[in-house]
Amino acid sequence: MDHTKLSQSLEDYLEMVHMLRIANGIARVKDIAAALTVKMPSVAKAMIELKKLGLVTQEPYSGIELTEEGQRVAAMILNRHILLKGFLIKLGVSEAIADKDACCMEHILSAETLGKIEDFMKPAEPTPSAKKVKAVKGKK
Amino acid sequence: MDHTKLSQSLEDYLEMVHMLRIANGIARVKDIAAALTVKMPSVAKAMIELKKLGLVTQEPYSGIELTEEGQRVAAMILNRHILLKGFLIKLGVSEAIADKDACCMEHILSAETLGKIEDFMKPAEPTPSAKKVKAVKGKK
DNA sequence: ACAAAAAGTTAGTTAAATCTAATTATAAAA
DNA sequence: TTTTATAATTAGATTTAACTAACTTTTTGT
Repeated sequence: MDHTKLSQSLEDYLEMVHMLRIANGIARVKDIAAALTVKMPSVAKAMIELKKLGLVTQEPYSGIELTEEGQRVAAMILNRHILLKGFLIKLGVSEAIADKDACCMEHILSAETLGKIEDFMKPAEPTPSAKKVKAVKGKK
Repeated sequence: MDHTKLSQSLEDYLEMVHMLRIANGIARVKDIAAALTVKMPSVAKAMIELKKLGLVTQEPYSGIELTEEGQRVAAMILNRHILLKGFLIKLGVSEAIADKDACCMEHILSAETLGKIEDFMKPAEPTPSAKKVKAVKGKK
C-alpha cells in the first residue's frame, strides 16, 4: 500500500510538520525552517516533494496539513524517534543529546534493530539479555 | 591538530581503505568499489578528496596507502564500527544487520552516546542496565 | 613482444538538498 | 485604507556524491 521511500531529509520535514501540528495546531513554513535550522525556501521545496508524494496538502500561502497517509508515516517516524530517545536515555545519555542522536538514528536503522531495541525497552518480554536472564528466571 | 571533518561518504571510503589493507595488504580501487557497491569513478573522486585532505596517498594506477593521519582517523572510525556492531549483536541483532546498521551509526553518533555504549559493553563498570541486571546475576 | 583483458582515470551528466536574491501575497498598524 | 512588515514563493546558483561513456595505463596470455 505505501512503500513510500522517503529520503532522510524528507522524513525530517514530515516529522516536523507532525510535531508542530501537535505542539501549535498548525505547521507554518517559518516554524519548520526555524526548527530544522534551514531557510524557508528549503522548506518550500521539501513541501512540494511531500505534496507530490501525497503526504501533505497546503493552500497557497498558508499552513501545511497532513494527508491520512502522511499522518500515518509521520506517526511512525515520530514513534521511532520516541523509542530511540528513550533508549539512549536509558543508556545514560543526556536528554538533549539523546534527542539529537535519536533524530539521526530514526532514519537509518533496520526494522530488525528497531525491534530488538523495542524488546530491550520492555523488560517484561524476552529481552536481548535473555540468555543471561532466562537462566535465572523460569517464566511462561 | 586534526579536526578533519569528513562527510559520511568520505569516512566510509577511508574506513574501507583501512579494512582492505588489513584484509588483503592492499586497497585497490576495484575492491573498494565492490565493497561499497559503487562504481570505480566514484572511488577515484573520493580518493582525490582524501588526498587533498592529506589522509591517503597513491601512485597513479596503483593501490591506495594511508598517511599517518589517515591511519589514525581510519582506525578511529573502524573502532566505532566494531564497538557498535558488538553492541547491536549484544542486543540480539543478527550479524549481517548489525554490520550494516553499525556502518550507518558510526558516522552520526555523538561522543557522549558512543561513550555510554562503551560503558554498556564493559559490564565490569556500572552499566545503565545495572539496576535490573545486578538484581539477577551475582557474578564477579 | 604484442594483442586482449582488466584496472584506473577523466570528462561530463544527473539528482538531492541546501543557499541567496528577488518577487508576491497576507497580515498588521498607522 | 493605505502603508509597512511579515510570511511564502519562485528562480537560479552551489555542493556533494553518485552515474555513464570514453580514454589510458598496466597486466596477462599466447
